[in-house]
Amino acid sequence: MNELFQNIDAEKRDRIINSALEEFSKNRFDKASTNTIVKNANISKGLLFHYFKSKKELYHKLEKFSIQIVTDAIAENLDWEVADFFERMKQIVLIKGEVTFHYPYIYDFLAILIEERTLAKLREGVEERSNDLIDQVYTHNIDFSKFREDVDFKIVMEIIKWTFEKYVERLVKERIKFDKEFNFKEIEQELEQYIKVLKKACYKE
Amino acid sequence: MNELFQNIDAEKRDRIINSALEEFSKNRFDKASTNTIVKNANISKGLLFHYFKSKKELYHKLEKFSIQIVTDAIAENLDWEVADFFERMKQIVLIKGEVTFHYPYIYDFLAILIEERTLAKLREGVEERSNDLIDQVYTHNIDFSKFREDVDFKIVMEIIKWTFEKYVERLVKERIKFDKEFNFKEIEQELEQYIKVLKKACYKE
DNA sequence: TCATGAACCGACCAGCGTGGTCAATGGAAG
DNA sequence: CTTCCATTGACCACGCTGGTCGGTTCATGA
Repeated sequence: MNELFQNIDAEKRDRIINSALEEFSKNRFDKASTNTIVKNANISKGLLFHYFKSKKELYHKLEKFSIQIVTDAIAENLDWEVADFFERMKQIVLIKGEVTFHYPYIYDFLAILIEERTLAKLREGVEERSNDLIDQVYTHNIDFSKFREDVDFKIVMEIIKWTFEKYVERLVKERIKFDKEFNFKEIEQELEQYIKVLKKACYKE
Repeated sequence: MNELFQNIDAEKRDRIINSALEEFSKNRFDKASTNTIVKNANISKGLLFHYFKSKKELYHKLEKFSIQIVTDAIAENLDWEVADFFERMKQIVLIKGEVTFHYPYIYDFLAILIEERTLAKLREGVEERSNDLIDQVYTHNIDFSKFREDVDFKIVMEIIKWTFEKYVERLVKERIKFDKEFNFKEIEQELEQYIKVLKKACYKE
């Protein structure tokens, strides 16, 4: 992530990253407090500014880091050969779970980044080309012929994506609130149940 | 809402309420700025503190007001005779739309209130009895016998509720971002499409 | 043994934004 | 004319801000 970070104790490094991700997720840049970050990370003010020369640099480094982490997780764990859409969704959710396990606020932070950039593009009048990787993840090599044709495909896709988004949201919230460990076996079983219901609505008989 | 508000111009009153709801939705109490509120409401600092004796009182009055508005909207517009679950959901979404049209940030604000109270209860060890009215809205007089029995009911309900929550979320975001008017005829038609898909998954053939 | 330099601390700073005040103004009603 | 209240915005004391810096601790390696 940062040359200054290479020799640091990994546990402390993650404490700093997570504390910063949390603060920047809960407050926009201006209102996010470096004091709060160091307090929650249990380090001194000096140390934070020893690693990052300013609040702005910390933010930018966090951007890069977060994108890198998610990209890597996908590269390492997504099986692009799988053609069944729901199987793909299951993989995506499990990857999200794995990443969230280490960095609970990383997706909140990324969501803010994406929104900011979308707004910036809108203001400049640039048309929105949504992130290529995200598109790919949901579509590349997927066999869409299994979907029924008597309903609007766009709507079917929304229902599916929304369901899994909300499911992950709940997972993350439970993790943060109750410090609940992830039981990936259990999660996979639960996912199967959602998929069973959704398939009835979305796939041909 | 407030005895001081009784003689005020309704348009100005709503400007103040909406500005405050927005600020308190985007920032927790401490970080919410009364300066920002008056700036966006286009009134002077003095006027805000003429109507509300402190930031805290403003917050409390907003609480009462928001709950009142939503309760009233339900009381006036929900048809408790309707027994079909999806018909009920449609009504709820349309009511939310109507309320959001006037107060775009009211549900965000209420969501924070509910979360705060849930957390407070958790800390005190009180078991969570979720809001009676909300329970009623989703269950009272509903004919649940139409639902299929070969899938987990809890999961089916989640998918339905999540879908409509996300749908409203999108509606509100579009309204705020593009100042898009609501076309209730159009919304109703769209809802029908979602319902058509969901029924396949949830109702007996 | 000592030297080097990085990791780390926390008191400290100038400045800005805070919630809240208040004397003054405007304008409507009687 | 008086009364009254909505409304203004300059003003204030103060707390928190991002960032600095002189200092200590500690590991390494010669």
